Amino acid sequence: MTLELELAPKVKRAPGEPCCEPVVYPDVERAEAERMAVIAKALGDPIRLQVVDVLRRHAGEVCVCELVPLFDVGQSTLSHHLKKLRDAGIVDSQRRGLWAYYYVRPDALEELRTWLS
Amino acid sequence: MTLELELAPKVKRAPGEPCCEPVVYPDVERAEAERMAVIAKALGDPIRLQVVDVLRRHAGEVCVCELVPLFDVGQSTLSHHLKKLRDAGIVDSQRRGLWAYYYVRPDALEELRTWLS
DNA sequence: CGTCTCAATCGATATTCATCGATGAGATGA
DNA sequence: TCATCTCATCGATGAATATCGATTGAGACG
Repeated sequence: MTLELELAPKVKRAPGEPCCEPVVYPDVERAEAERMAVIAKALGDPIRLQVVDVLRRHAGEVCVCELVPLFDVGQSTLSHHLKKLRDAGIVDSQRRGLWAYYYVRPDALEELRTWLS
Repeated sequence: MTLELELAPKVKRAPGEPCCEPVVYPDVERAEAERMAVIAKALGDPIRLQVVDVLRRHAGEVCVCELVPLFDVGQSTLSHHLKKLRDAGIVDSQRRGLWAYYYVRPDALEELRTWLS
C-alpha cells in the first residue's frame, strides 16, 4: 500500500527479460484449484445454485416432486441439474418408495468456503 | 437424524396432492442466489480459478506478462479469462506504461464465502 | 400380472463457451 | 514519424452445455 511506487518496471530491458518478479505456482496448489473449479462450476448455474439454496433452507431433505414446481424448467431438466450437483459431491439423494429426497453434503461447500478464506 | 422415519409420504393420495411439506422459496433469496451463481460461474473454469489463486498468493498485483507463461493457453485466451473475472467483479486491473497489473477485489469472493456459511 | 406414479435417462437441438490466430489500441523510444 | 512492445478485441471454430419431449426403469398397488 505504501511503498509500491516503483513496482512499474523499466520499459527498457533486454528482450525476454521479465518485467517483474517471476511468479511461481506449485503443482500442489494447481491441483487444489482444479478441484475447487469443479465445485464452483457446479454452482455456476442459477438453477443449480438455487436448488442448493432451497436444500440448505430445508435442513433435512426435499422431495424432487417439491423441487420441480419451484423452477421454470421441465422435470427432466431439473433431474439433469441434480445429477450435476451429485457428480460434484455437493448433494446426495435417497429413494423412499416412489420418491427421491435430496439433501446437501456439507463437505464440498465447506471445502470451497475454506479455499475462499 | 432421530425421528425422521415417517418422512416418507403415503403412496396412496389424491392426484395432485403434495407428497410432503410444500417448499417455499422467497424471491429475495432467489435474487441473491442468482448473484452468487454469477460469481461461482466465473470461478468455474480451472484456468480462471488458478489465476485468482495466483493473484491471491501475490498479495499486491501481478503483471499479465507474468501470468501468461503460467498457463498452457495463448495470450488472447488468458485475456479473455481475465475479462470474465473482471466482469464478475472478482479482479480488477491497472495499467502502468505498457503493462497491465491485475489484483483481486476481495468483496466478491467474500460475498460467496459468506453465502456458503 | 397390469397399471399407475415418480424420477432418471436418451436423443436431438440451440446456445454458450474456450480456444486460436489475426488485428487493433495505446504507450514507448529511436 | 515510425518501429516495437504489451495487452485487448475480433472472427471463426469445435466442444460443452442447457433444454426439451419421449422413453425407460423402478416401486407400489390391485
